[in-house]
Amino acid sequence: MRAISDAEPGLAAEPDRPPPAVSLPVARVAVDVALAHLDRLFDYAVPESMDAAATSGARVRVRFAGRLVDGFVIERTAESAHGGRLAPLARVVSPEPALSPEVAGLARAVADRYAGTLADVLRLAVPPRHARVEAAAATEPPPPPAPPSPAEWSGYLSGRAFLGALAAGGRPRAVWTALPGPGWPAELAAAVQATLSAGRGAVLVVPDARDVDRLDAALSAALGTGRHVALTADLGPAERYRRWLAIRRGAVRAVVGTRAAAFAPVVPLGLVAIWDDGDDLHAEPRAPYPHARDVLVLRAHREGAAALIAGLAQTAEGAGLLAAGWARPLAPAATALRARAPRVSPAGDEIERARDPAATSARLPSLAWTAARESLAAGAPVLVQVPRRGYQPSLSCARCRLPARCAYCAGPLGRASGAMDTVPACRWCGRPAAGWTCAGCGGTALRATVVGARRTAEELGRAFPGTPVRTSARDSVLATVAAEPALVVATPGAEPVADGGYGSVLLLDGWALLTRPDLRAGEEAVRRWLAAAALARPAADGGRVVVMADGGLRPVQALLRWRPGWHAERELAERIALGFPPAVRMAAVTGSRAAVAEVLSSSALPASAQVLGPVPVAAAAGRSSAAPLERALVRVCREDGAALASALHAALAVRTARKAADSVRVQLDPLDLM
DNA sequence: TAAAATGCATGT
DNA sequence: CATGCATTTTAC
Repeated sequence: MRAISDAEPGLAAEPDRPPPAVSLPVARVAVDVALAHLDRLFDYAVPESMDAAATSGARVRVRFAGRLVDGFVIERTAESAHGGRLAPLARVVSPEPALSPEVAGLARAVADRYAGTLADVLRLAVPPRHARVEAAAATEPPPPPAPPSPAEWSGYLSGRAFLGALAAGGRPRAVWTALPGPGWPAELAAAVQATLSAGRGAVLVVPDARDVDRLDAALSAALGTGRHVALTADLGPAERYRRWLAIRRGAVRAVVGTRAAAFAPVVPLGLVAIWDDGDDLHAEPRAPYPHARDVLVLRAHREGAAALIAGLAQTAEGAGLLAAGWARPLAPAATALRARAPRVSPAGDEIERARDPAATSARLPSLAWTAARESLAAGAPVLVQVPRRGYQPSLSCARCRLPARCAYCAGPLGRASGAMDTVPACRWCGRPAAGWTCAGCGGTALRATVVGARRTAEELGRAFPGTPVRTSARDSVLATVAAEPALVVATPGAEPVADGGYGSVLLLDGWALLTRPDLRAGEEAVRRWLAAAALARPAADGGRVVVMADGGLRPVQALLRWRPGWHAERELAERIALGFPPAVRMAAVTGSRAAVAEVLSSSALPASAQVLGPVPVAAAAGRSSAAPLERALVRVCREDGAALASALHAALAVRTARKAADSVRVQLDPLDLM
């Protein structure tokens, strides 16, 4: 090609660079690149033709290191701090301001909290665009405020005050332990209604799709249709984006959903709530692994919203928010609790009587057997909670059921792949435990502590001939059962709600839960027991709960006395004593031996940092062929949490800049720490 | 996956 | 030690 530009420099100057927009010609763009050293905004020139479309929050495509990548315009500015020449935006995908300033700020805060990148968090926070939906959905005016809600929550100390503060546009924050029974969805719906009546919106996050359905129904009953949406992963891209867009455009102000809904762009935000915050489904499995409770707490702070950390149980993290004065307790009044709670009895002491021929095939203690028989005779269904399959079978003393521990380091014993003929070994230090004897009773025989749901169902069917047996487990979950005699065998989290409540609830998984090699085992047991026990009728209507565990144990006490707050306080005290989250902030650094060592040594860790390990860890499924993994833990005091995250992020940035081959995973306060 | 920077061999 | 070509690095 001839050198036209040389001949006529003034006319053909910079053919690739269209004239910039007159006003605010610079777009600061968050590019969708998940490399730690590129975790910042990049400036692009806004061509005049894109001036109107390239609004803050708009999706764009830009040329970045040669390739075209997606991004969001974060802001428009008059000038750039970048020294070199700016490339122009390649394309404005859509002028829809998908990313609100609030969500952009929240995503940055979540990335900082978890030593992650903004791009990773934005992928969790903003659903993929669906062009047809975006074009079709008309912009509707925001709905009128909901009518004031009738006073509910009379069963809770300060319940009316909390609802009143919501209705007045205030920002009360509470850790709420709900009354047993089927009432909690309606009670949460009342909180949403109070929030809407003040002209603000609400975000409710629940663990799974079944709870979304329940809350969806309760919200429809309280608000009518059109004032709220439900967001779940299984909606499909079009419907998901349609509902999300209705929120973003302000047509809907209340949303219930699973963990991704914590980022739903509700404006103005008046209330965030998380139900059952101890459920591990609230922990996002994709980098940077944020927990929905943390996201909501951060959000309530940033946007001046009220907060409810809710559940039948209470977590140590919830107790921590109370201890810090961030939230206040919202607990059942004693009279309301007495009126609603079932009668709970332990049957741990008579485990051996399960060998009694009458009940032997089902391994039921006679107390449980009697309770079940009486409920069935009275025409009521009976819920039997059994351990979920897939637990690592851990070992305990066959005689006294004390967890089997390593003689050297007190770690939990287990057997490779559950085979009963191999010598058991310690899961922590790996030493074989040949010649094991029980520290409690001197017994020498071990037993695996888990029995699956199907086998239990078969055995129960034989123990109660003529009674229908129904199972509800992971792959086939029942939502409800009728008010008629039946044995309902369910794994934790899959318990159907019974019309009118269960006559009896039998908790058979006590030993399996409490003997798990997990410092969270007690908290988890209480959570699962309360969830099942809450489905029983009140004691006055004959509701009974029998738990197969020793009544002297603290988690069992919490159930017997129905005091989840008390248990969470003790749990928190223990975490403080042991130096575990939420008393401290912990980071897990996982990768090859060399990579972990490098990240640790190159990080400017805060002064309070204490490094534990590294120790070898089992490789995750799917990468078994790769180099063996090690994991180190870094523990700092809570005040140094932000400094810890930023130091680790900086160390990761050095590695990604160098294109280091083996990846390192950093997780803050992971659930599987313990 | 495009430009810029760097590396390297070659010829003077 | 310029020059041309290949390879590596940057990232607006």
